[in-house]
Amino acid sequence: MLDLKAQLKLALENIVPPETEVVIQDTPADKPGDYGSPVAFLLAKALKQNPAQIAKDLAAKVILPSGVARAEAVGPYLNFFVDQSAFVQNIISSVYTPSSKNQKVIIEHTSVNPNKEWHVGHIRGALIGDTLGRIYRAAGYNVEIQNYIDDTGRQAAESQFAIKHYNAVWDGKQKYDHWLGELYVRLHKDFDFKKKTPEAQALEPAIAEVIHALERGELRNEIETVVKSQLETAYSLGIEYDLLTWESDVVHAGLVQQALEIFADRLEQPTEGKYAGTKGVDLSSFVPGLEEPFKVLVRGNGTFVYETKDIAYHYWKFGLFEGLEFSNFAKQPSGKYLYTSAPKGELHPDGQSFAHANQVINVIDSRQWLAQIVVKAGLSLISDGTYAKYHHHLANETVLLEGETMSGRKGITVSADEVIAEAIEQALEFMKAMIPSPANPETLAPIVGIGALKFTVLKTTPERQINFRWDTTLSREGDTAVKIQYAHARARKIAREYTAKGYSGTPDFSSLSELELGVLKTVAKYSEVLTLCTRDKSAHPMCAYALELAGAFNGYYNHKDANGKSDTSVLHAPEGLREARLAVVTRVADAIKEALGVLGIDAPEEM
RNA sequence: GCACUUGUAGCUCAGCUGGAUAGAGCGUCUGACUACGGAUCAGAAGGCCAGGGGUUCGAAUCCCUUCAAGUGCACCA
Repeated sequence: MLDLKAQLKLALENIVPPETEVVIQDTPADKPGDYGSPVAFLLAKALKQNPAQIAKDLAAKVILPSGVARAEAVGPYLNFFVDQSAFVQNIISSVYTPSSKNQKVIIEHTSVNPNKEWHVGHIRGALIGDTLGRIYRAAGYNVEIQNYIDDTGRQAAESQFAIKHYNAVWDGKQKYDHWLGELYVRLHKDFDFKKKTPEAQALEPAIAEVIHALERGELRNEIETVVKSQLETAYSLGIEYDLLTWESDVVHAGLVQQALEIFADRLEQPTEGKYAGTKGVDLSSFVPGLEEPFKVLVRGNGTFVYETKDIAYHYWKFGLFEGLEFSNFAKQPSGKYLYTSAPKGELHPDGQSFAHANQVINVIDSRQWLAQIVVKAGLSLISDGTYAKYHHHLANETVLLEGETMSGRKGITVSADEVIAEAIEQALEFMKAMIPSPANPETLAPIVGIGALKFTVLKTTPERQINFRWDTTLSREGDTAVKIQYAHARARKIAREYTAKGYSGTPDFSSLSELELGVLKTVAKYSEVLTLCTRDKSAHPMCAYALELAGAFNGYYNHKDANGKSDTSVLHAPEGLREARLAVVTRVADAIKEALGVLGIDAPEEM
């Protein structure tokens, strides 16, 4: 019954010409019926008939699925009326359980260079990726979350070089990634690498040596220290991973060589011009009008550019070959283990199995767009090109800081840890101002504060650039997680009171009204919203839905009759109606908790 | 220059595989039972959906075009 609209769609498809696209939508609030379809418009032309007449004919002809009382033409629309009592009981007694999709989705997110602390921009990508993982799991997919560690890159090298250059020693007090980030900023303040000043150029040989050391894996412990420190930030947001994949492992395990064996002969090898001696791909079929459509993958000296490693990594993600070995990296706060690729590990640590994706989603900010096109081009070279179809770059836009572009190099950022601490602190102050002595502020403040932060970041579509502002991003007013958490707590309170008063009785669902039906219709939308989220690969429809649920419940809770008297009280209702309303309220609370859960936001029982 | 993303109420945003009168929050203005929790709710005001053209029975949604903002176009990562 949770998919009543799908059943209505099928019922109509049975009586209209094949290939007619049947749409079932919610009827506007002031129109008769619960669900409706504009399908008559589509048929009007072919049948050369008035759509209103067609709608009437369809209403007479359609075989209604159980739970639907009748069909009626409303002008050119064909509207359906649910059997209220059956609908209510069905929603109350059913829980959404997804069918297994037998599909493995690998979501890569975070992938922050291991040389500094996270800033607010990183929070966005990580939250989008984490939430998308929850959404796909909720929808019945097998999900693997990977965090790529670019441990052989320029940024990692510069920070490690800065430690030596300044003879810096970590005192163990400051969070390690912050300490390292400060050295990185200091290095760039002292030397202008972009302008290639003589002083900066003089450091290049030493930095190159660090890069080589990183490539040989000699600084693995140092990088692990940064990664562990960064993971603390993720954990404080409730974000966990399944696997860390290290770039140096991708290289050492021979993944690039294996990839080359598969696609080398499909690469172009210019024999003249500036690219003579290199190998690469022509991007013109992916991005028309590029000034320079040729992309080098193998340099003239035989070494690989970054994107080549990424292509190899993606061949591996899709299970084209094995090669990476793994080990157990850490126990995460939830108790779930985090694994890592490792130079000397095993193929299946603790029986775990990685890669072999059916679908790959990379949550990487939009500035990496071209690099992701190169990966897609690499995937299109092999097999019949279908792998490229299952590679999705979820290009989230960047986060501005009070309207300004952030820069990790220049230190124009706000650290994620600072934002998280502030979100919790503000929630605590707010709570104390409202309730003189709140019950358990220390546990509640993170739930409310981080919930507000997460919701604010997630409710906007990923492709829109957002602006971080201290005064609005942590807000708990209006369309925020707090309203949703509050609605949930309020509903739970009613159930607790019911028990405390020692009530009992048999629910009489026939005594319920349109009001309860309306609330439960919102509950019934859950699976539809989940599908929308996976289709669009975005969490923001779930945010809107959670708000809609809270709004539906709060509206119901506060509803008044024509005389201005509350007419939806549970506890003051006569036995029978009382139990039926309690069942509705409990079902709504469950739905709110479920929706928030998919967003990674806790729903406290009381607040 | 070329490409990608964005442009909807005073502000921040939904709605975009075309469908019924374009929806929320903030802000402004009115209100709400002698509160099953007022961190709530009901109502009012506020829109040539950036501009122009096209397709369609029907366009915020699709196509073309102009304008504005952001981003990207290395044998860097």
